[in-house]
Amino acid sequence: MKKGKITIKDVAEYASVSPATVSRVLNDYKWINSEVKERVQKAIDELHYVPDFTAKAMVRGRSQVVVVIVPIIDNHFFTQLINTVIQEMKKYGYYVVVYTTESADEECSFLGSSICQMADGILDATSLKELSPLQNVKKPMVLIDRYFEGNTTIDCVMNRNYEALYQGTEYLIRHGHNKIAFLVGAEGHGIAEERIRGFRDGLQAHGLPWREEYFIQDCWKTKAGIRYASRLLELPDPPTAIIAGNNTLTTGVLEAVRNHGMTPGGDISMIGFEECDEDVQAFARHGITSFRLDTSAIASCAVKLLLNRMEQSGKRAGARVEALELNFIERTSVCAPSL
Amino acid sequence: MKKGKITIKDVAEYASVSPATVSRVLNDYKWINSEVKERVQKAIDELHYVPDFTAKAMVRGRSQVVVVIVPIIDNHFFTQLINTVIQEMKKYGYYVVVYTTESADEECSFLGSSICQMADGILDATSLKELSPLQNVKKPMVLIDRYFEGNTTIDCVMNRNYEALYQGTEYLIRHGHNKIAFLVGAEGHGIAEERIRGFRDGLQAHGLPWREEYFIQDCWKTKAGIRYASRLLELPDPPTAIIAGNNTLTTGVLEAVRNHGMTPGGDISMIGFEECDEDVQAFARHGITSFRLDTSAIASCAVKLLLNRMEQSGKRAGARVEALELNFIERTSVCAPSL
DNA sequence: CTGAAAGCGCTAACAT
DNA sequence: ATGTTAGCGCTTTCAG
Repeated sequence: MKKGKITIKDVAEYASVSPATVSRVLNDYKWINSEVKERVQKAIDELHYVPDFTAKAMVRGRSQVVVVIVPIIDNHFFTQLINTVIQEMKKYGYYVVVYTTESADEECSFLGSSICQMADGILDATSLKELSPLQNVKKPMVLIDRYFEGNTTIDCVMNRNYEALYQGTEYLIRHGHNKIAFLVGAEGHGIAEERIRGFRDGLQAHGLPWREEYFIQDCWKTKAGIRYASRLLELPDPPTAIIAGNNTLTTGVLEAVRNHGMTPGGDISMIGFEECDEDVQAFARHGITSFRLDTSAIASCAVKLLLNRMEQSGKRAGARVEALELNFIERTSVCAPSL
Repeated sequence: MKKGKITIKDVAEYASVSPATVSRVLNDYKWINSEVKERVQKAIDELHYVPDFTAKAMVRGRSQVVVVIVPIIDNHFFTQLINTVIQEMKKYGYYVVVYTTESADEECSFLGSSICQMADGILDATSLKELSPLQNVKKPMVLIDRYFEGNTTIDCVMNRNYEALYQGTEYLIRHGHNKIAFLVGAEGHGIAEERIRGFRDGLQAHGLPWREEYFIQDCWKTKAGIRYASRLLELPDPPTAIIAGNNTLTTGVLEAVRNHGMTPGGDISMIGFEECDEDVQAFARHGITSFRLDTSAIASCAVKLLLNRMEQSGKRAGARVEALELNFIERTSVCAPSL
């Protein structure tokens, strides 16, 4: 064997055909003499020829690579998302570059990097608050689990957060609660706002007042959840039910409730969110009634949208926005308020 | 603006220089007229020029991309690993393709794919049992958390599993135990075997017999851990201490112990493994004495080794094997055996 | 059905 | 200090 790597030329020579023919075999072009085809295949195998990725990508203008961007957060929601994306994309012959962003600025510069330029598409659980930098991206792109008011240009997969909170609030009211607290984080890139809106409208629809002391918006951390839930429980006129705005806060509320010697569904009612498999197990054990996010479904849906976009790249049909149902899992953490 | 994408030629024209000069500015070559440099930079900015990834990679023979291969397992060890790798690699200007393998065969064919051919290096938490297919890979490669007997060719990062188990066994013996059980999985790609060896030698060094009924090797699942630990506890002559072979089994053993109305460090002693942040929190709460894997350290070390290999690619200096210390976290789950 | 040749966008000698 | 030129390895007309 010679020095350098084996190219299509070497294979061609070895099989006594032209490079063009080898290329045709490689991309199984239909009308090739089957005897020639075999000979070429043999050459490929014997020389252990592997087509050059860069050359192929350059000349075809497609790389079979997609980029997934996630914020650098320890929530398993994202890791599960990535897993599903990788496996789904694999089915269609795509490889996945994973990138974690630490800030909006960093994300912007990454979006303008040559790796994004070479990718065929981008899946973005963006950290940006503004839509405009995203609209400059020329690649097919799908936003994951993000809500932008009035977005009509970029494809998007998210959950019916508004509906879920509305429904959850109603559910509590139907069970006789009228002192309902809601704990939520900031920085949800639209999702916190949607959940708050659902809660507010749920109360309003049933004529319940908005009580400032029952609404806490700060951050998504479990520790904060414990602290704020404790504060709620120690109020002179405490709520009879608490809604936790995401999975980590649910864990926090649960912990606070137990620290106070109370039982969810006994002395107090609560509704939570479960976003990962771990949550499901933990919350089921404690009978927490909650909304389940189907992470795999979100990922699959995003992949589907992106593939679709990539096929008909160019056509600028308006943004498709998929809003997935949140599954309401009724367990035992909601009871009638104890008087 | 014209139709197609903007190339280095367009920039050159716009700035009235040659493409070569633009290229020099791009790769900040030292001896360029600063006035020209500015003009070129302005052209780049104004035209929103982004260098073509494929062309650059092709001509330079380097892509700034590395591949990370992990088995498709839900253990957070791997997700944490990937996170660290991405962030570390980012510092050095590398992007990361993540690939999850479902079988050894699939991994082999992936290793021979053109994406691996284009990557500058590979980080592999391999699913392979044999070393030989890996030895055929021509790219710089580092194996993660894998042990291959007699490997002298491929760089490798792993933990001192043998030493940990030896130490743990001794620790129990020093506390007066002589009926020590060990629960471990199969399919550890060398790591199960190393831990078993450490346990065996630990017993032997102190003249304790190997008792078949105290040794269970099946799988790594928590459920199996619960089942087998229960079986151990219900033995006519039960062990006074149990060592769990990894994090999920530790969870299982803990659960079984509690199901039997026992307390770790009270009625029974146990030692576990904590491999992720979640484990640390959960085990700390229950006072589980255990060995801590520093996932980030493993990842960083692997990245370091790989970068090193990539720099001096070509030089076939023998394999470097880094074996990281496992941190023994002494808590309260080990006491003297109750007689 | 197959071969010849042009060129994708860039870098790296080699000139100047 | 900058321009000219020759490819990198592949696909894809265009001829035959």
